[in-house]
Formats: sequence, C-alpha cells, structure tokens
Amino acid sequence: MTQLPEVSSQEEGLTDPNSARGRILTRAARLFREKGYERTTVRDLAAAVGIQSGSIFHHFPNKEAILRAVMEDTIRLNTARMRLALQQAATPHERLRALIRCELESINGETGEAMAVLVYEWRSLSEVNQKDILRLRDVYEDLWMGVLTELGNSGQIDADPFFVRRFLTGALSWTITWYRPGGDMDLDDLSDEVLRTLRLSPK
Amino acid sequence: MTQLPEVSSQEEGLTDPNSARGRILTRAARLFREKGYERTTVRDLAAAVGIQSGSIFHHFPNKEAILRAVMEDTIRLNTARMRLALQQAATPHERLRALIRCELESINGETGEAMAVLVYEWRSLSEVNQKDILRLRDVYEDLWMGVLTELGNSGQIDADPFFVRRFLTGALSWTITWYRPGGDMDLDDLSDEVLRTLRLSPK
Amino acid sequence: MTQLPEVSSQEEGLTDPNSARGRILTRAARLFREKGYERTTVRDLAAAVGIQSGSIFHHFPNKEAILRAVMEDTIRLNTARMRLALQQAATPHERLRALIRCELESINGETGEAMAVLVYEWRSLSEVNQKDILRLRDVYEDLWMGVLTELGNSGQIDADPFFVRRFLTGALSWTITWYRPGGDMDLDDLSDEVLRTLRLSPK
Amino acid sequence: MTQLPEVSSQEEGLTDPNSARGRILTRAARLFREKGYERTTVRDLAAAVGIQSGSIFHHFPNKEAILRAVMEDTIRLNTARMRLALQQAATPHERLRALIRCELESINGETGEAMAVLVYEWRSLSEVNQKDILRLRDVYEDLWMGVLTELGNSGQIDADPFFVRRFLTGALSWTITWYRPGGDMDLDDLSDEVLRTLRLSPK
DNA sequence: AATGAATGAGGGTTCATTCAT
DNA sequence: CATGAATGAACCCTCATTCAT
Repeated sequence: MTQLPEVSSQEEGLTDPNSARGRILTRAARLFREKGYERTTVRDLAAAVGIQSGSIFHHFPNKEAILRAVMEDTIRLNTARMRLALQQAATPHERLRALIRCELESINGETGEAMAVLVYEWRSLSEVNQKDILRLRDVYEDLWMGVLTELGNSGQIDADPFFVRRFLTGALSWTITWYRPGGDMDLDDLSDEVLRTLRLSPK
Repeated sequence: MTQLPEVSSQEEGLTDPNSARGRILTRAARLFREKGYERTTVRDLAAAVGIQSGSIFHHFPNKEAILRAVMEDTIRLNTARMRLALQQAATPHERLRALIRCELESINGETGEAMAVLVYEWRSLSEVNQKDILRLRDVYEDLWMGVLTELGNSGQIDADPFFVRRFLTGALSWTITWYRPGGDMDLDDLSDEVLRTLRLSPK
Repeated sequence: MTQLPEVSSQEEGLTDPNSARGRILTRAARLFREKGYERTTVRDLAAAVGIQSGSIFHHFPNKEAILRAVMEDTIRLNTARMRLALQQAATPHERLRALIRCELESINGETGEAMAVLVYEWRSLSEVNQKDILRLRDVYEDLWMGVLTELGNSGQIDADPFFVRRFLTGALSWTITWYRPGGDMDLDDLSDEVLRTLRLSPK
Repeated sequence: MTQLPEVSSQEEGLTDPNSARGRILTRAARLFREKGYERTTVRDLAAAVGIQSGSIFHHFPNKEAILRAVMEDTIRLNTARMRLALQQAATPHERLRALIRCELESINGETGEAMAVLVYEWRSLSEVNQKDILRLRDVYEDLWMGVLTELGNSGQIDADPFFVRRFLTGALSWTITWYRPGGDMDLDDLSDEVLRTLRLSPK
C-alpha cells in the first residue's frame, strides 16, 4: 500500500476533529452526502452529534457556514496531502500517479463524504462562498496542471493537458458512485487501472 | 457535424413537448438544474410555465413525480437515440465513437439540463422511483457494455471494460461543468479528444 | 353628539374591513395594542382571526407589513375624516374644535387601537417604512398647522402654534391611557375640557 | 437656569451608578429606549456593559427584573427631586412651575431614557410588577394633585385638576419625541411655553 | 463574581398540497 | 382543467436562562 503522508490538522489551521466544531463537521459531511444539504435539517445534524439544535449555532452562524466549512477544510487538507505526496515523487510519471492516488484517496477515503458534498452541493453555497472556495480550488488545480504540462512536454500524453485534467476530474470523482474499498481492488489497483486507461503503463 | 438521428417522441411513448405536461417538464429540467430540486418551489415552476401553482397538480400527483418524469423521459429519449446511432456504425471503434458522441450530446445538448438533474438530484428520488429509473438505466448501459466488450476482445483497449465504462461515465458527465457549446470546439472535436485521451484516436 | 362625517373605505383605497386582509388588520391592531407588536406572535394573530398561521402570509409578505398596514390605513382614514370635518366648520375656533374632536375620536373610537399602535410601536418599523408613514403623517399635520396658524394670527392663542400642536398631540394621545368612553364624559365633553384647559372658551 | 436640587442616590436607597448593577441599569435604559425592551437581547446589554451574557444573571434574576429596576429607580429618584423642588417654591403658581420644570427635566435630562422606557415598555412588565410600580407612581402623582388642587381652589385654573394633570402628563411626556436639549430653547423656556399654553404665564 | 457552552421552547416564515369555485 | 386561498407541518434561527468550571 502506498505510504500516505500524514498531515497534522494543526499545522494547516484545520479544525480539530475531536472538538465540538470538528464533530459537527464530520457528521455534517456524512449527512449532507447521504441526504443532501437541503434535506438535512439542523435538527438531524444536532441529533447525530448528540446536542440540541440550538447549540449548533454556537459553533456556526448559520447552516450554510457548516456546508462551507466542510468544503473548505476538505480542500485545505487534501491540498496539503497532495503537496507532500508530490515532494516524494521523482519523475513526472510518478508524480501523476501520486496525484491520481491522492485524489482517489480524498474521494474514497476519510474525506470522501466531504468531497462528494463539494461536488454535489455546490449550488447550495451562496455566490460569495462559492468564490472563496474556488480560490482554494485553484491552488489545488495548479498542482495538477503543473504535472500534466510536464507530461505533455515530454510527449507522454497526446491530448491537451487541460482536457486530460477535466476528464480525470470527472472519472475520478465518479468512483465515489461505484468503488467500494475493502473489495478485491484497493486504491493502488484503482490508480493503476486509471493509468492503463490512459495507456500510461503503471509500471 | 455528425448527423444526429431523429427520434420521434410519439414512438417511444414520450411526452409531447408542446403539451402542458411537456412544458412543465422542460421548465422543470431547467429549474431543477439551475437551482436544485429542493430549492425549486412548485410556485417557481408554475410561474415559469405561466400557470398557477395549484394547476401543476392536475398534471402530476406531486412534486417528486415531476422529477421522476424528467429523468425517465430523458433516459428513454437518449436510449432510443443511441440505439439508432449504433445501427449506423460499422466497426466497434465507430460504435464506441457513436456512444461517446451520443452521450456528449445528451449531456451538453437539449437534454443536458435533464441529464444533470439525473445525476445531481438522484437522492431526491424515493427508493421506489430510484429502482424504476435504474431499470431504464440498465438498458442504456447494456448498449455501452456490448461495444466495450467487443473492443476488449479485439485488444483495442487494455483496461477492464467495466472500468472503462465507469471512467467514461465520470469523464463525460463532468463535461457539463466546463464544456460550453458554441465555442471553438464542437461535440465532434470533444469526442475525438476523449478518444485521444484513451489513446484510441483513429490513426 | 357631534355629527361624525362618514368616510367610505373604498373611496380612499382603504382595506375592506370584512375582507380577510381587513379582519387581520383589525385583530392585529387590537393585539399589537394589548400585548405589543413584539409579544404578539403570528400564531396569536392567526388564532384571533380564526385561520392558520401560514395563511397570514397569503395576505402580507411578513409580520412587519401588517404593522405598517395598520398604521397606514389608520392615518389615511383619519386624514380623510378630518378633512371632511374641517369643511363643515365655519370659524377658526370651530375648526380647532373639529380637529380636537376628530383626533379624540381617532384615538378613542374605532381606530383607537391602531392609533395607539402608531405611537407605541413606531420603533418596530424599519426605517424605510417609517419614512413612508411619516409622509402620510405630514399631510395630516398640515391640516392642524393651518388651523393653529389662523388662531395665532387672530390672537386667540398666545403660544407658538408649533408648540401648541405638540402639547396637544401629547395631551390628546395620552387620553388613550385614561379616558373610557361610556362614562359620564363623552368625546364632546372631553373636547370642551381641552379647550377650557387652553382657556379657549368652548362656547 | 433653574437650580436643580441634588439628590444623593444613597439616601433614597437607589443604585450606585458606578456599581456593576448601576452600569447595567444605565445601559439598559438606553438600549430599551433605543431598540425597545423586547428587541434588546441580554447579550446586547452584556456587550454594552462589557461583560458576558451569563454574568448579567449574577446581578438580576431575569431580564424583566432589569426593566423593573430601571423604572423603579427612575421614579424614586424623580420623586425625591420633585419633593426638594417643591420645598423651595413659595406660591402655588411657583410650585406648578417647579413641577413642570422637574418633570421636563426627568423626561429630557439624564433620566430621560428611563422615563421613556417607563412609558413605552409598560406592557412588558408582568402584572405584579406593574402594580408595585404603580404604587410608587401614586406617591409622585399625589405631589402633582396637591398643587393643582390648590390652583383650582384659588381660581387660577378653570378645568378639572384631574383633567389638567392628565393633559400635562401627555403634553410633557410627548416632549421626548421632539424636544432636543442644546438648541435655542432650554427647559426653562419650555416650561414657560407650557404655562403660556395654559394661559398661566407669570404676569 | 465571572465565564461561555449548552439548552430547548418558540418565533417568523416557507411551501407542497388540497379543494371549493 | 384552472384558480388561488387556505392548510399545517416543518424549517432555520433566536434568545433568556442555566451551570460546570
């Protein structure tokens, strides 16, 4: 199994998962994922956390702020993880594999629910919040584009790097709908299969 | 531009788009896509159609039935279209291109809004309705698997056909988030870029 | 008893007291007066009218709009009444009496509750609504100032008409706190007592 | 400027304005006046005082007790002040002027905010508290009635003393809505204008 | 005394759905 | 078929009050 770099939440200013705020965010990610943001009531969330509904508003000013925090924390964490993974990869090909592996991990691992929320509940965010989150997303995407451009320059991929990234974004995020960890395919296998589909030998 | 096969709505038992029911569905697809199913009120929809909210319920028993009809009609229409397109393709490779082209059309053409609704509003459907729609989806997916298996058998793709289909489902559906028709790239170009990414470009 | 001019609600664009809207306004005036605007819940009001709380919002966009309508309708009605009364008065002295009599009627008659609301719940109105209502109030006050200026010019009052109006506003509105119709003093007697206090013989 | 008698808070059992309790009351009077009792939250008040919301309840058992204390302290203080002022007035006419001057001071001076609260927030008091405050009010009103009866007996006013008091209560309390200290009219001028309106001007 | 997280009852408002006309 | 007033359950959020620290 690929060694996953450990990211301490404190270093990145992320929420401590054991704090009240952290517990709300974890449960919120799950509920928003399962039922959708709109269909999840504040009471549902409070019950899941084991507090009263009014107490939610000691930690977040309103429901949307919870959605935003779920998204923001997730992007921050996964960006940090990916940066670490890139540092440990020697070649462009290895870096691409690291990116794919990392993104699959973010989608199908612990942060999977939050990542799904990021995709499916985007429209529930106000425009202002959308813009803020998009800025964080840009940082993350720059990491991808750097590696794909490298591969394009060295002739290892034919298609336009922008398109490749977009196809991969869709393909990888879609895994959430069908991939189940614990089966006969782990995330390394899945990464290799992606590379094979791109006809880039997994090696 | 690839010739798109015409599918008459009557043959397939689809809703006449000029009927009251049809106008509701068209507007619903757009509104559900733009604002989300939960955030779209029956009043919004009625106003968009130009009738009173109570009148909606002369055409549909409840709001969810509208969502279901949007999804069902769309799958039926696109399945019919795809079947026609496959009949006109001679080789497995041509058939794959036809499938990709058709799915891109369904996602980015007239039925695009409804297709997005199919993906993003899935959880708003009751389990019973989900099952019904899934049955229709299976018919559609069988068309895909037939062609991909052909290609696998003839050695034109390395990866698992099931995996390739999933990869493509994600990649193609994701185009809705970034592809804009009317730019310098039409859906034929986009189809070619997909094939290139899979290293299956003709010659 | 002084003849009170009849003002038809239709002529002035006022709310029909028998309509749903009208019944809500009447009950609202009473409740806002008795318990205060803030302490009156929409549910209280709906119960008093005999409808469900949600139904209130078919007639008013929000709670504050009810408060505003109570105030607006009242000012409009009383301005119209006062204008009619002035037309029937021959001398400045008679006109002053008519104003006093009318204002006492507005405060202690049918519109009394609404007038009290106008005074006591002013701060519960948003600034925008306050401005709108103030414009209506100005029209009403101009009627007063015209008559008081006449009396000043003819030497029948010593003090500055502006002050006299202000003292009278306070003194007359205060009657709501102590005057009870049906006792040994009717509104004509009350008017005379006011004139006596100003040392303007009631005649 | 009329000499204002000094009333020491200690003598009357009033709250020391520099104590925690006193600071809460001062801020409460202002906030209740500005925003209304209901719209003022305990948090607002705590923030204005510079403490945490929970700490308020170390000084008062509940929010209404603050309202009551604001009213009670104000009546006590103004009753004491008025008593002193009466002692320094030689004739009934002078005494009336002293009462008017004192009441204007109480309404437009330091205690003005609290006096306004007394008038406008009366209904927010429970019945029990209303009764207690009314008893204090009676003491204050007796001072007024004594002087007005004197004036009636000596033929200096025509109207019923009870009526005159009510007229003045309304007229004077209403000054809070329009009189602004610091303009070209001070409270002595205002007192004179009141007397002139009653045709009781000196000489 | 002071803190501030937690409570929990309720408040204004929304909205799918019904039904008499 | 269409209307639109009415329903009533449910939603997000507020806030006076409590209490362990």
